[in-house]
Amino acid sequence: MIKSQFLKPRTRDADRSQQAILVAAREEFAKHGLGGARMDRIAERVKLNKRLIYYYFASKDDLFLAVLERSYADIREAEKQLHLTDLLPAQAIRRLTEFTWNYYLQHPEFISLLNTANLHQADHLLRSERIREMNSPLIQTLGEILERGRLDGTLRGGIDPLQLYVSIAGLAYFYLSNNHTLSAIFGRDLMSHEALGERLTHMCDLILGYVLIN
Amino acid sequence: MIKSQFLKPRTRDADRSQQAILVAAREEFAKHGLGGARMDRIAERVKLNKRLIYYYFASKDDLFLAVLERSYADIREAEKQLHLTDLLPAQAIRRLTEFTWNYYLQHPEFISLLNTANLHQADHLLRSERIREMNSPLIQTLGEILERGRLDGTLRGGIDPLQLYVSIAGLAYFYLSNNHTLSAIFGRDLMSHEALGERLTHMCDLILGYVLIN
Amino acid sequence: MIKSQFLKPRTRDADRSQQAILVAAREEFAKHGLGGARMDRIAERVKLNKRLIYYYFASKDDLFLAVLERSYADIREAEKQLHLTDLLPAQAIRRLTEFTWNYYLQHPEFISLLNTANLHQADHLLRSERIREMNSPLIQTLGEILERGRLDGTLRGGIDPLQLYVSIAGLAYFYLSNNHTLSAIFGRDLMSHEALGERLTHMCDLILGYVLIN
Amino acid sequence: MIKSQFLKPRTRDADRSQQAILVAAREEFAKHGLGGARMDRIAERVKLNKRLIYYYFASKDDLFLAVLERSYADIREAEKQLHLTDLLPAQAIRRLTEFTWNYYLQHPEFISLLNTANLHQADHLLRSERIREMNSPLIQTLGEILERGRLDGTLRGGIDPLQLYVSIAGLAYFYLSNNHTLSAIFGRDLMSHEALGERLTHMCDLILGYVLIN
DNA sequence: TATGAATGAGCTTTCATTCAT
DNA sequence: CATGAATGAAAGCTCATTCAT
Repeated sequence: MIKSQFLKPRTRDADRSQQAILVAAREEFAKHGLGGARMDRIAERVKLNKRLIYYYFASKDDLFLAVLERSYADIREAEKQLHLTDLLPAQAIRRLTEFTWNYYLQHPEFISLLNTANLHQADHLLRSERIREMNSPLIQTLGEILERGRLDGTLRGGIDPLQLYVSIAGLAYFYLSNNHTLSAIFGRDLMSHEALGERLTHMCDLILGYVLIN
Repeated sequence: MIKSQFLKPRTRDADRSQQAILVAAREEFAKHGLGGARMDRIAERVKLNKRLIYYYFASKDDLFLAVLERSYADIREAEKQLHLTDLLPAQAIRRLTEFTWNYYLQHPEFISLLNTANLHQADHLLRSERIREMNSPLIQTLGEILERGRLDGTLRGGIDPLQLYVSIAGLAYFYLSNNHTLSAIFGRDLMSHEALGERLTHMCDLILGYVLIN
Repeated sequence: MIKSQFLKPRTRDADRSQQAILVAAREEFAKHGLGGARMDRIAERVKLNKRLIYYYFASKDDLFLAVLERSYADIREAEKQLHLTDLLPAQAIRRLTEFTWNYYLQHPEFISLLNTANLHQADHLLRSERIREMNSPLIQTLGEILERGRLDGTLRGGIDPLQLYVSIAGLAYFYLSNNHTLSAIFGRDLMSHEALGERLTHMCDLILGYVLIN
Repeated sequence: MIKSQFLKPRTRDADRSQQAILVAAREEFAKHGLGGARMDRIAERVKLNKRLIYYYFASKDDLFLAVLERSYADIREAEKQLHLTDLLPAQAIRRLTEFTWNYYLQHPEFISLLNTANLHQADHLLRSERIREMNSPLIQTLGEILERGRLDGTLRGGIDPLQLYVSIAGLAYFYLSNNHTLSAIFGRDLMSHEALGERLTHMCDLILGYVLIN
């Protein structure tokens, strides 16, 4: 019964309340993880009664799932706006890389939520059909781009779009997710404007060096 | 004074108790995160009194920190055994890549602990001097390897060892950390023997393609 | 809206619950002190969920403070009912002495709470403005009485109302507070009807002998 | 079995340890009360193993009793040094008043311990024969003084020595015991050198005004 | 005499959740 | 649609006390 929308839509007010709850919950889950998140704090943040959260979202777990679905929907929506199919293959790959980097950079809660979801071993994902539906398109698009590139001779053949996508994401994700740890350990500020620029350059070098012929 | 395992009973051994607690705690934290971990379950696992955990580790947070320090020490120790400086530069890079992949693959708790530590924004790390001290050597070693490669003409110049290290780790980490999510979304089993082999190949292609000249 | 005790069940009445908790807590703190009091027993006494105590009073310390404030308010309220200003000076002093004695006698919990508050060195008082405000009037009233007596020639001059008040209270308080100890040591029952009468007589002799001229 | 000494004497070292424990325990009980006192802190204070405390004093309650017995013995011993029987009756009463005041003033722990003992309703006292034995002499002495005064015409007759003793103690005790509360409430520093002097004067006025003829 | 290791029971406090309106 | 009152279960942590040496 969770495969419905992540909202229970009724009136304008109801809708606004639900949206507000989702926003507050996202912050809370991102900041404290699933186990550390407090329903009380979420209610406090929204300035709405705790009971109302249960009215709309049934349980903490379901609320987390709704937050996760929403976050995935957001990034997929943003990816759609890239219009990668309108670009030359190499340009498309670069654009995807830059986009991924910037999106993660600007949405640290997304990284945190992913972390939490992974910790709990995709329990939530398995219960949601929406998320599964929301991902395939990107890989398919990426596959088409790679194929176009292979045909026009600009990109190497034999590249698994899933592997490539995971690599692009991983290069951005690990740097940002571990930035506190890494900064503490190496005594370098990895979040300075300069450092961030260097990282993106490094990522593009790696990825494009890999896909481009010569 | 002679701590023979035959003469000594399993109790009244401070060091053994502490080690056992650390092991049990690592499993618990890895499985449930910091907020989700239960001191009761840890005590239950070790078959020691809960009070004893506090006797030795003072608090849940401190225990987590101890677990983290221990895990870092373990991987650093393993890295030392690689003797990267004895290898040719390109070989060394490949070996580090393979090692990182295999270590993460064989120590999923380490990934999970890192996740948790990151979620809590390195609060714990900042409180620990030990961890900070344990990391620098690897980056330095990597820097020396890159320099050797540059001098003997096998590797490109201008590579930041930290960026490279983060990339190697990120390529392995994201795949493994998100494997449940990714598997669920894409309907492919990313942990099959075959899939794992493909990933390592892909990683090496990416990294070596980047560092090697030509 | 109509809070009839017949229509309303015993639950769902915030105010009544809070009052009931305060009463139960007063008994518990009086009997066992701050450290010895048990939140469980308080909840048990009120037949309300333990959690509810924290819902209303936040912590054990805060609950104790609330109990203390309430007890001070009670005695101050009772003192007001004495209408000391309507009496002749000597009569007023006697009445205050008798009242103090009787109030302490009939409210042993008050003595016990004072004991506990003193043990913890007024930590609680310093955190409460309410208590501070509740005491000044009595000393002022007493000062006016003494002044009236001085003017009409019935009472000696130069008496500090605070010293006098503390003496009246001390004469009653120590006897009652230490009655167990004293009874045990001297093998006399200090709480018999007769003994109590003797004590009050002794107190009045002392106090009035001091304030009266001749 | 507690009616023995408050110490288990053996060797010099043993004796010193026991004395040290008693001193540390007195401070702890005085500061935190019976329920709030911590055996751990006592051990910490003495820099002796916790187990040793149990070896010498069997339990927390017994330790408190030993502390109490010791404190009573101390004050009785001090009272003996007054040699009240060598003085004129009126002088003896004044001296006892001054002594009581000064002793309480210089031994705030004693007041605190009394408080705690009273809170726990003389449970401890009933279990100790030593204390009972240690008190009678003073009241008897006081009785003899009053009788001497009556005979030589300096003091009124019909004064109950117990009542008088309780009054003297109460006048000092309440002021000191409640000083924090009173100071907080009335905004006067009751412990200043000046204020203390005034209190003693007031006490002597009260007591001597009562016992002296004319 | 002295100690570090270990424990069971119980403490205050917390939390997700439900009830009654 | 919205809320304050109430709860059972359990969490982290503490404590007096005992064990083994």
